[in-house]
Amino acid sequence: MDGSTRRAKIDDVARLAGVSTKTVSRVLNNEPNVREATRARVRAAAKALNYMPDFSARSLAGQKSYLIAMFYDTASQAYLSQFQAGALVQCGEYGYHLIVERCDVSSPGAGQRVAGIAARLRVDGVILLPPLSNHSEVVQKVAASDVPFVQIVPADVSVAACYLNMDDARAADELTTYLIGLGHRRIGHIKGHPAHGASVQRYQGYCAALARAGIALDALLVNEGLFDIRSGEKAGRELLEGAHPPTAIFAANDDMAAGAINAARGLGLDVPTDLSIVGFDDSQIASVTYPPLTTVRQPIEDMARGSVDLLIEAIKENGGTRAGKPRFRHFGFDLVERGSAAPLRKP
Amino acid sequence: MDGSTRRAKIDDVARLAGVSTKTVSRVLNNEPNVREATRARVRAAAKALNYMPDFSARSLAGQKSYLIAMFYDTASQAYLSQFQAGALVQCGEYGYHLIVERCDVSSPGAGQRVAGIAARLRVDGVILLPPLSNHSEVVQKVAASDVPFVQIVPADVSVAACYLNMDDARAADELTTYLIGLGHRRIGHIKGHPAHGASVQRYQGYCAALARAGIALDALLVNEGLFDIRSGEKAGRELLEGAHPPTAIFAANDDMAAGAINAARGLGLDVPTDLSIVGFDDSQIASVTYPPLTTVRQPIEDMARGSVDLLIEAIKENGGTRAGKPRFRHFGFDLVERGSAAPLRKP
DNA sequence: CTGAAAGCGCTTACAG
DNA sequence: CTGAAAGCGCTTACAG
Repeated sequence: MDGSTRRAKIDDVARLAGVSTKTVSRVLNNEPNVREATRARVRAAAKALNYMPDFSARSLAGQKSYLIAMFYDTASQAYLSQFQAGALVQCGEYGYHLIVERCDVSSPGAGQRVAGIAARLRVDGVILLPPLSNHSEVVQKVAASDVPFVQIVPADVSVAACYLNMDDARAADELTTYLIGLGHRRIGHIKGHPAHGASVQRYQGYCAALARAGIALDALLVNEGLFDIRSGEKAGRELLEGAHPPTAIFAANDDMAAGAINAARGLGLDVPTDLSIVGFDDSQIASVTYPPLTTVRQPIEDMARGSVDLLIEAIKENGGTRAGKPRFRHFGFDLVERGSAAPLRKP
Repeated sequence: MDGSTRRAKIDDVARLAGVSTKTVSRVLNNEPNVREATRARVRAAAKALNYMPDFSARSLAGQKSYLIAMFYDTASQAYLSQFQAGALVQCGEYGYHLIVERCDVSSPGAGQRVAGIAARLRVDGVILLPPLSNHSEVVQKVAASDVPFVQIVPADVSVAACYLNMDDARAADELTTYLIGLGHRRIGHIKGHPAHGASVQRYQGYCAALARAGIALDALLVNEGLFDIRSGEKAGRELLEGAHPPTAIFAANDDMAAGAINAARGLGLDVPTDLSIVGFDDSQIASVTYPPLTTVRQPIEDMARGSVDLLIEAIKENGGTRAGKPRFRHFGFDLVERGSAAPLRKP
């Protein structure tokens, strides 16, 4: 006895509208073959009863759950919350709901876990964020389970039905070229998390820019990070404590660039006078460091929305099975100049 | 024909184990009254068939969906991703899954929307993040819908069945007292988002500390922000451009404190020499600003885990209805000294 | 254009 | 300790 009347079900709507439940179902799912008058009557009845279809029942009986699962592992706070915001907006557009799952790819059986969760939950689609989008076991198991899925910035698109990428290599190239344009020749690079496809692409862009400018790649100027502040600080310090330190550093994301700024400050170096540092992402942190970061803006929210679009298209077109034409979406970028990079100081 | 054999269902397990489906159900749900031998046989059969119970069926037939919905609106990137991380860990412990929803509280009907989603999805529990935890219509509708829910740091706990709080007032008091201890008397405050209970509590702590020290509250030293960097920068600049600017500023979170640092720099002030600034949260940004922020560490991940614990307890105890003894959990804090606050410079 | 029946894969009383 | 039947609230063929 909670005071509220019992929740209306489809039979109640059918009774009130004087039709069969099947007709109610047709109206609610916008199926054809219902007279307009009947349709209106059903809608009115549903409204009068404040009818809300039950997801479990719909999911069990039909082939749509209106559920999308988003799997992630490591993801910077900025990336996760921006991506999730975009995904939620677009899920809302289509009446979908978003289940989030964190999956440790370093522990075995990740593929089974991801595919198992997707199957048990009957989700209509799966979003794989990096590094899961790039984890072959995960991708294969999910692909085998026959649920539509979209890979976010995968390094390898051989299994992909849907994927989404950004011109990471070109953006990294442009950023590096920008540093070269400022006169720098000893340009260090802090690579991103090795499991992320973007890390590889950004590194390649860096190499390409150096090559074009006729600057030999110096392995001592390349270090590895994990996309977080602390690893950026450590990698930056190591680079700067080397025998022939760089005059500029390109960190594969803003968090690591922020860490590198801290490292430089710890060594008594002024940024950008003594050392130029650039990042990648244009996340919030980029405007808070001192000096604020010159970086590349990546349209994370748009990418998230695009990934849901892709999934919905795939779901609609092939009625829930993965087979179907491959789809992808490509996103651009912008170079954002702030204060963390400056012309090479003449010695 | 996807190559994989059709997914096993409970009947398959029952047949292979030579028992009824009811017995399988009992074993899988760890119910009593099954002989150990039978139990083992069922477990073996389930394993052999790689049986995975279907959430929709279980949810429709029974009273548990193993789904928890987390609703949020504005939330800093740091807060969201930390809270979500904690919630996911604890959901995993109990075999639960997390649905995330963003709900704009400024648009009407928020309560209906939240309660409606919870009902349609048949979630077993609801987590209300601020400012939703503090929105009376939302709280009332959710309470009326009879689903267990937990409010995170609500300002008002009159309707609360479960809630969780932190000593925001005491932490703010301690932080302000710390600034007073450094010799500051003109201490500004940038309030947080007005819809968040924490904003009020932190302001009260600030007031209490001033009162205890015999410092009159100066309304011109109090400004409002929205918990984001930009609003902190704006509020900070306004404070500093006043006729009698503060010598120290307590911003109600780190993002706003970072903004205030930018504002100070824009006005040519050195932090902490000319101006001390402290934040709240100890988020990542606190170690990246220059100087790094003196702040208060809030155990966001622990709080998230605690909120799931509370929910699970409520679900277990009263079989899915909200009624039952109220529960709450209280969390502590730590003052974290970094470089953004310094003794008042003698003029 | 509309409906009666069966079924999705589980759990719930109830009976023994 | 175990099971046969009914039912959760929808959608799916199928029939008209």
